[in-house]
Amino acid sequence: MLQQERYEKILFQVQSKGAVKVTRLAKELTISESTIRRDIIELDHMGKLKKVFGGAVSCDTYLTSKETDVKTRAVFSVIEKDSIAKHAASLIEANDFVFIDAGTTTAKLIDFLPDKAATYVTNGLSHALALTRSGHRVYLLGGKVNASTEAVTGTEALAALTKYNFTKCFLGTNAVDLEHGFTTPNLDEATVKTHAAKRSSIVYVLADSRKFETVAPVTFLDIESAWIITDKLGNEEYKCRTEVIETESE
Amino acid sequence: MLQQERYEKILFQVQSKGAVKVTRLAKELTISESTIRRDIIELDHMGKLKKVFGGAVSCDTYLTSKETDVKTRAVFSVIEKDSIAKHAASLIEANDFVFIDAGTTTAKLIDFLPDKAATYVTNGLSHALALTRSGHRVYLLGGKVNASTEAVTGTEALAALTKYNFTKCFLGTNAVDLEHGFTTPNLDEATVKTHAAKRSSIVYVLADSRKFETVAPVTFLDIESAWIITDKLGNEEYKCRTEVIETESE
DNA sequence: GTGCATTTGATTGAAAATGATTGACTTTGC
DNA sequence: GCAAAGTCAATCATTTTCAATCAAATGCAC
Repeated sequence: MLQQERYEKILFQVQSKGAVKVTRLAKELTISESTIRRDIIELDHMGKLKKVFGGAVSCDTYLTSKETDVKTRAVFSVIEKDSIAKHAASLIEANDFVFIDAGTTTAKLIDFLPDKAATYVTNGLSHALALTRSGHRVYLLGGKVNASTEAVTGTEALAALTKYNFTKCFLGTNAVDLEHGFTTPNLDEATVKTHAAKRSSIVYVLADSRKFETVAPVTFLDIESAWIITDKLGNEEYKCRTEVIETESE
Repeated sequence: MLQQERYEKILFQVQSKGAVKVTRLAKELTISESTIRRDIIELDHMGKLKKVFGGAVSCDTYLTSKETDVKTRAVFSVIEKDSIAKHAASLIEANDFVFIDAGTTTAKLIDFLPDKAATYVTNGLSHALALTRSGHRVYLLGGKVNASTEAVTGTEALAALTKYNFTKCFLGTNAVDLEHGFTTPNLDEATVKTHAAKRSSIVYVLADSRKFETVAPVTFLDIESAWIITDKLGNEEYKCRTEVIETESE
């Protein structure tokens, strides 16, 4: 099996489950633990996952442990995500009817939402909780709760979506690529994203710069179907549909 | 299980319930108490929770409780009165299709749910999260999220309910009275309770002994329409419809 | 084919994490 | 107050995981 293939499979596991063990990966991919370890080290250096004793966890779920208040913390991703979320939040206006996708990137958005009289719809359980607690008007999609993503998906959720017509829609993504568009590892989630986008006047996809030029298993939108909100632009070809945030340091 | 995964599970328990016991965590995660203790110490150092005698409490709980309580009582007062929840959970059988009402009383129920292949429907956001995280199949009612109760209510929720036919239904209540039946302060919540009860073969209401002989503004069920699960019985007249739990100190 | 670089798998001693035990300590109930 | 029950930190033996190392396998140029 090619190195690249392994990387993708490992990342897929990490993304969908949140955490994986070295031993399990070795067994499942019938590859020696040595190799799995080397792969994890490499992926950690690339910032695609976080290596921990016994395996790896996704960057998103990783509790910023010991180095939380130490200044050595790798703040880059945090700051990037914050500034992306901040910008996205600033796009919301009074009386907007906004869909907020489940996922960690969009979760940050909630911290920066303006106090304007907007109404929010989401399929993320924790998002709904956060929105409610910060005093916003919230509607939740009903239906089956996906165990790994803690989001409502499936036919019921899609049916619920057809009742709404959003002015704006904010989606997260796992990968962005000119050819494959916006992609994510989970089919159910992808379908919800697609349908939400279809029912929204304006669609924004939040993607930090590391998501570019990568591909995940399922495409949920073409590259032209949404505005990208990102921190910096590697490839100029995305330019026409992208809002780039100046990475203010601090 | 990876260390990080344990940290997350412990933190989730602490945050959703306010407090946890070392012994309970050890049993639930099938991990030795030694390890749980070490985890709690570590999480305390990180500032993610507050270690106390017997377990851990969330930082919020720690700050809001009286100083005298903080040392130990917080854990036990929060945790020790769940015999009602425990009994209720034991009533659930394989293939049951169960509605779990929002509210703090029913939240405890989730900790004791058997691993049987039951399916759960709830209108409580935190309930849905807890159910999902403990590995159960969960459906969530869709619709408007009530800010104060963090539950889904309103016409959409009622409409969603009509799709389901439950084998069992567990409701919380604010007050129980022979004449006024089961009552609660919130009309929207009451309506959801009524409709859920209507669509269930068996209806259980969870009520600790202090709720008896009190009345709240809105009646959601007659006293004869449900089984009461309670810890002790003041008035014998309730007897025919009540399951009393012996307060075992496990 | 040979020669050289890269990748992979196996081994190994060290490091880390875990679970059980024990005596000391804390709380509770009487 | 006392005794019983529950909980704790410290310690030790065991298991698991790690990084480093080396040899075999693979790929590639010639």
